[in-house]
Amino acid sequence: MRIGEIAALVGVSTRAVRHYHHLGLLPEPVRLANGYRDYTTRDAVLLARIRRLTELGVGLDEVRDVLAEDAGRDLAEVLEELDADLGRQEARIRTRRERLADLLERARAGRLPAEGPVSPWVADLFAAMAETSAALPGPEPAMAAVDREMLALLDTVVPEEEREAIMSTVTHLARMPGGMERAYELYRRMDELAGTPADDPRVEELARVLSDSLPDELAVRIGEPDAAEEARLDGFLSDLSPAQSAVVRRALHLLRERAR
Amino acid sequence: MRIGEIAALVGVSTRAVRHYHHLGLLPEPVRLANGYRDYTTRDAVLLARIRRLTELGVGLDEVRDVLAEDAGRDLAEVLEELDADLGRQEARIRTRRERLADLLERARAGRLPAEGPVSPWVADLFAAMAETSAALPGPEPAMAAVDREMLALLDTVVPEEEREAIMSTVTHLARMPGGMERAYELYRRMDELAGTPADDPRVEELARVLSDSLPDELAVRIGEPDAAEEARLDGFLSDLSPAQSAVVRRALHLLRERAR
DNA sequence: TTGCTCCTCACGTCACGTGAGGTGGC
DNA sequence: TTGCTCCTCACGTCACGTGAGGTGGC
Repeated sequence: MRIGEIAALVGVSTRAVRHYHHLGLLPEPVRLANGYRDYTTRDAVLLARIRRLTELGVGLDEVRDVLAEDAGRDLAEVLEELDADLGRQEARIRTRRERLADLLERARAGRLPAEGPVSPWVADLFAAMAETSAALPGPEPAMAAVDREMLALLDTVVPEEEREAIMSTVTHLARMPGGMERAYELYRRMDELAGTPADDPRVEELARVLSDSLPDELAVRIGEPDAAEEARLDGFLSDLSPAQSAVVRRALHLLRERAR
Repeated sequence: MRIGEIAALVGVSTRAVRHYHHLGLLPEPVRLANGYRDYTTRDAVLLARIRRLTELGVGLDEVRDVLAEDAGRDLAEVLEELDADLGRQEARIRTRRERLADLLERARAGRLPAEGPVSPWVADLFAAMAETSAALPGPEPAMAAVDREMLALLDTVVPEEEREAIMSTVTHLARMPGGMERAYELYRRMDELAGTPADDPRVEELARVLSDSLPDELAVRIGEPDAAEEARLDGFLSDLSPAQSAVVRRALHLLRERAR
């Protein structure tokens, strides 16, 4: 048999057959006068065995171990391991598909956030923001989009254990009667500080409104910042105007006072 | 922020961050005096978005498309395609695990055939052979192992549609009362022809016994062989002694006569 | 000096797919 | 001559992991 025949017979590509030669899984057969490989039925039997193994998902290294047989790893052991591995893969795929199902449902409702895929909590929050914004006159305040970006970042950054606690706090806040409207009023007033210096007289009052609107739980969560957190806060605030960043700093200060 | 900080913050490796720079997904930030990259919060927001997408299984090429946004592929489209792809992957894994479950059960019962994983029908057949052989005195005839190899090869070679028909024929044969014992008697008598020439007087009788033991369905299935099949038969028979291969040829001839 | 973080190449992973460039028998 | 099969390199796939060899601030 030539390579095309044995490959077609067993149902693999000729390239695969050559690959198995290269790895030493299948011995090189004798050559015809023209250099063509000449296979026997024994080769087909072996090649078929290799195919049955690879079809199950056994890697070629393990195929080699199983074929060698005499030493260490036997087939049962390899299959056991493989099944465990496929189990993990299946679980991962299922988790992804659950997340995808949620996102696809939102996409079909035309409510996929521009910030990309986020957790269901945050996606709900963004949807509520979109509704509120649509009901208000004029374009959406720039601060609203900035806030969404920070929430999306938080959503990714906060470790699994803490995420739900933080997000449920934020969500609860957003669902309070008039909560969203107050938030948008705050965004609007922050926007007014876009070009102003840090000593703008409106800073103090806005900081008070902001800190008052945040719940006690959040006040408790905020400890004294370490150097790295301080640097990150600086980085974040550098996107804002002097007056805007003054509002945030002052509000954080008031929050910490409340926590005592 | 330096690269180690942004990577830890967002939860990816520093190598991944550099990789995203290389692919142009994440812009290269400015450098500090010592050549270190200096990241902003905006970079973290983008990097977090990339991470959320890749965690879903979106490829980096699609991430680029989604981030570009203006043109062609939007997120919903990509997610839809991804879900379909994951669905196919999940189905494939499930099929594999079903096969694995069958094999693992056999392995735990100590009945994994040495020929490697085979279909349930063939595995049952091999198990029946093992039982019969164990009940008979002396070592197993060499012909039995040769026959198993050919059955395993057939199992892989025959296309899905025909496989079940053929295998159920063979299985039915094996389950007839005394069928296995007759098969082993045949193997034993074939072994006796190991070193003998084609004109051995026992050839004719054995060929008759062999062809008589095969069912009519099989006789009908066997047509006139084409050149390729003839060549493969030659290849297979070259493993046997002259007398043994004469038995097989003669039995095939008798089978074809019966089919008319 | 030691330890940590950063830098830039560049090879390795896994099971082949896919040309590239050439030969041999109908 | 054309078409088919075969031959041997050798690069590409995918998302980084992993050294290698070197620098800069504590």
